[in-house]
Amino acid sequence: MIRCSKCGQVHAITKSGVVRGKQRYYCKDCRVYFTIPPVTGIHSDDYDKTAASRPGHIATILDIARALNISKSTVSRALQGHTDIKEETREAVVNMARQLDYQPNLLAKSLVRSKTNTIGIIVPEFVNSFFPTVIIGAQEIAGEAGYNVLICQSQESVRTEIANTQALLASRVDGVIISMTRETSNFDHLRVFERHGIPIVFFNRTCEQIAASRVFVNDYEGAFAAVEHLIVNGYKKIAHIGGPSGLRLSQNRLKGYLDALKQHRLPVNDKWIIQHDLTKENAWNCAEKLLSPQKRPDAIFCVNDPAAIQTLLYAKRKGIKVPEEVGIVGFSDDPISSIIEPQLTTVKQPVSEMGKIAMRILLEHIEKGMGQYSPFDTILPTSLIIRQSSVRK
Amino acid sequence: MIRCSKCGQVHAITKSGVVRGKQRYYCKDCRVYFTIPPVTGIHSDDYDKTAASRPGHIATILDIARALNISKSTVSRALQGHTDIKEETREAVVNMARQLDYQPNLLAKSLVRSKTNTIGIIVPEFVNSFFPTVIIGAQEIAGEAGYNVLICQSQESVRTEIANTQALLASRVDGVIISMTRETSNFDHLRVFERHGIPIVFFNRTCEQIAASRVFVNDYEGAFAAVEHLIVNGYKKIAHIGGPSGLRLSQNRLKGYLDALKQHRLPVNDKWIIQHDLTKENAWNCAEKLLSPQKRPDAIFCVNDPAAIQTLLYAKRKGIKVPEEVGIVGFSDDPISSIIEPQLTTVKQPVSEMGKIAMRILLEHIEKGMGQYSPFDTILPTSLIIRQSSVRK
DNA sequence: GTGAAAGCGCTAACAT
DNA sequence: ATGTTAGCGCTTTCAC
Repeated sequence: MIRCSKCGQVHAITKSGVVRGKQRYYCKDCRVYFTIPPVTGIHSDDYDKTAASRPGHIATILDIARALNISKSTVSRALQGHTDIKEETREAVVNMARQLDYQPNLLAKSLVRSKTNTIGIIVPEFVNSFFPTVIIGAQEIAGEAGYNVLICQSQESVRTEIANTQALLASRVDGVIISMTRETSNFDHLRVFERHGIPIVFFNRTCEQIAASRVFVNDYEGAFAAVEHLIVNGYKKIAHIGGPSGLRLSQNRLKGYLDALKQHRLPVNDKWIIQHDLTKENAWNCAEKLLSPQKRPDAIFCVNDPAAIQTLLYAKRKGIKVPEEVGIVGFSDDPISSIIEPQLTTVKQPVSEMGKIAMRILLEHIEKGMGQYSPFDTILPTSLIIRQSSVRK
Repeated sequence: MIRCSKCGQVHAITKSGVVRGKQRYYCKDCRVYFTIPPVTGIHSDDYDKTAASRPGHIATILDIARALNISKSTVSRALQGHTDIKEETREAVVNMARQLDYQPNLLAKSLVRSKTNTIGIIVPEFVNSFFPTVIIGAQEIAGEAGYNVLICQSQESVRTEIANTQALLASRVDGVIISMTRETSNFDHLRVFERHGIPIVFFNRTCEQIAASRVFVNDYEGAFAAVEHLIVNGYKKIAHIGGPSGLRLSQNRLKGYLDALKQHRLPVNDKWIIQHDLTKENAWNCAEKLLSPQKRPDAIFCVNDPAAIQTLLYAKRKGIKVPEEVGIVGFSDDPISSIIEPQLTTVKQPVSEMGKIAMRILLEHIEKGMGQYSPFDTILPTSLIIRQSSVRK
């Protein structure tokens, strides 16, 4: 509350410019200009170093500036490597920064630049090795380009995925890389990124409804090759444990499976195509459902390796011989696949590469800026790794 | 109350210097500079939405305020659920927020609050399942408490670890959970957190030199039990593939190994204690070194499961029968351990629990504030999972 | 080559 | 119950 220096009143006070760094006030009643005298006699010039070195304080450019008796702007410019700063000044600043343990406040920088240099990544889980491996690849590229990565797990829940998108928006990430949950069928929550000009790149579990770049493997060909391989090895009654029908990946792997059967004039048996929700437990149940009946298939093509591994374990548990009685092929080349016995035949995909490529594309989009790029698909090749689970001796 | 000379609005006005003794103002909406004219002009109440709805713009509280013709503060308070806000106003604000797709800018909030509600986690890698599992646990607890998590991989490199600490500091995380690299022996880079009052909690690979809380398992007992189990099962020439000597964990597991041998009056053979750098390749080499000579051990206790798995694979490759010719025990209960054949006997540790506990302790420390808490250790129990790799039929 | 000042979006102390 | 103001730490005109 400001009082007039003459009449002591508060009601007729307005601000009136600034003199020597102090706010000047004007009392309309008294027609008098005045400033607020400092409470203590100490002039603000003598900078109290204790303030900056109080426990926990992280030095700011202001601390550096005061210590060197120069301005914030100069410090800022020196630290950024601005060209028109005297070499001598720059050195002094850099040294003082080191001395004061200065660490730039990215929050402030990001706020003023409207750029966080942070990429959000949303993955359904990281229990299995697939997503961690993608993240490692993505993080490598991001790091090289000076970007940080904010990792979110949706835990295969759309609710969590929505919360993740909000968290990323609130953190003002510059871009997003996402592989959706198995249950995502409405994509409205992802449109906020579109609306705000934040580029998205989908990978693995992609989305047709949103105009964004996508990176995935040729699921159709991979599946086709896997099933054809089973056929060539003499399997005739081939079943399929498919993924959630909402995922493009499931649809394409299913299509590859069906086409391979058709092309080789093998019958398609609806009872032998079952849907798997991608949980470990359900994979076991699927295996049970397929392998229990008397009239059971002689081979199973699984939508991914975790499912194939559970199937293999189930068969072993039940004493069903693999590959003699039943052949099994998975998808992904999980590290476990080469360790389990019999070793699992699988469709290998370039996992870490997928993360790298997704990140490269995203950074490109960010660089170009909203509306200045066109989304595109990158389809990576797969290769069939033939091991023991699908080859009768 | 100052209104823009052009649009008549009050909310987009800021001061902009002084001209001829008059305060100059600036309207952000109209991008117009003006001073107060002697006569009050006409003002219009219709707020030009185009400014706020230009493509890419993320609504701020100012947009909400303008749309409702109230002040920023009221919006801020309404959004925070402040008690002394008229119910009607709050509803209007919340609705407008939804309508404008408002998402609070955490950068700004964190900047002003000096609190980011973000926890940094540094782990050496996440190729193996151990660290991802810890992170999942930690993230669960953090999420419940309204905290986000920033994950860094040091890739077992001190250089990267240092970069990680700087990144976390720059992001002004409220606390740090860390498991060090295998080569970290100087801890100066971690002291910045100490200096700035940012609490750290170590887990698994901990550090004595820094006063911070630590969470780890009883490595000594786990190792002792594992080796004793081998002895009880008739193994007499027991080797040890140990971890990097700098890690407390390696030391304690080694000590447990040695004490078990001593207690059972078995000889300690220096050639049978070799150090492993925790890479996959090196594990294989260690196995080779131990199992190649004529006079080879009849059992190996490995510092962790990845090493034990490589050892087992090596033995299989060389046709050395496990557990008949050589018994193997690991540490961690990696998912692969129950799948590989023969199944691996291992010392199980509560992995996800470790992450949860570390996070709970850290949040507690953060809550209490610098100097208001004392660091302490939490030692979790292990349990021996006896499988096939260590039991002769 | 350097400084002054505005402003990024928000909260909070202080006024009404 | 609501508005005004001053920062949080930084970058970036603009002025000299």
